[in-house]
Amino acid sequence: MPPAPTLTALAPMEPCSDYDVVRRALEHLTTRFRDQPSTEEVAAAVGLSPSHFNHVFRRWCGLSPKAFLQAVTLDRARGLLRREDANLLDAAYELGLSGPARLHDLFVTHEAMSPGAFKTGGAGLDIRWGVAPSPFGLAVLAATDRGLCGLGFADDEAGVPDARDDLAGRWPAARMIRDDAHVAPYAALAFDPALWSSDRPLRLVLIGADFQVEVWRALLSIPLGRATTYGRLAEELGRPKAARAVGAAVGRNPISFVVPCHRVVGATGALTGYHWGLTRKRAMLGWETAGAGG
DNA sequence: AATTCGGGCTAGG
DNA sequence: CCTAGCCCGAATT
Repeated sequence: MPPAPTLTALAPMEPCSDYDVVRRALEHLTTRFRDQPSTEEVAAAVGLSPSHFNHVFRRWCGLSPKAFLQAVTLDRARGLLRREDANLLDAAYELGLSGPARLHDLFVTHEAMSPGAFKTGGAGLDIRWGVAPSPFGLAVLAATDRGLCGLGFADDEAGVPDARDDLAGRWPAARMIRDDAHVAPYAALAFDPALWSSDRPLRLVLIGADFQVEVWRALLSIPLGRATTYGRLAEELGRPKAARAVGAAVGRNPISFVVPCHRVVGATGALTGYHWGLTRKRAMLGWETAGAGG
């Protein structure tokens, strides 16, 4: 029996501590965006010198804070909502795997849970869960023997129980087993899409009602660095009037980030909401657009 | 621009 | 049944 992994082992890793700075900066900017705070003011607000703040930020997403802000400060994501994306579902399969905006999602395999297992709330199902650092705070991951079935977030260690309960509540009858080592490889793949390949697929298990799984599968076809709206998704699913229902289903996405629910915004470009916090959605969209060179 | 309002659809209790 | 939800568009300040 190996010793239980501890969170202190994660502390020295960069992504989490960087995200803490980024998160506080984004929160400050969001509440004060009307004042157009300068980079210096934001640095002061998070308790760092301007140059240190700049350095941490660049390490986090490769972009200066100022450039990053233009993308997400005002909670408008219009730049990601290109007209030619109007029918992403078709476009995704036509484009295949080539092109600058690589459709990494097609490397992900997914399968719906059998109806029986879903109806019983996961009775008889063993789910291993654990914590790993990520660019967006502490990631809380859950996996069955078929693949990754849950991914949530916590700002710090104190938030881990809530995130765990949030995931566990989706399969109330399943047995939850703490196993950080077991989920570590999933975390490594999930947050480094460059590693995704057909040789090493990231296996996903989507557990939900039919309509929800349909919506989550559709999310997988939204390319990195792009976005769509709840209404567009509804149309693609052949239910043009179901935008709100789509929103509800998107909000229940159990494998956040990997199933990119953060790439869905309101029809006006407003970010609307996010189950794991709007700040985190801002961070993800900015991080991705920066990485996509766009 | 920024709010308000009613219509709309689905999952879950 | 009922209610709530990561909505949307038009109408109204």
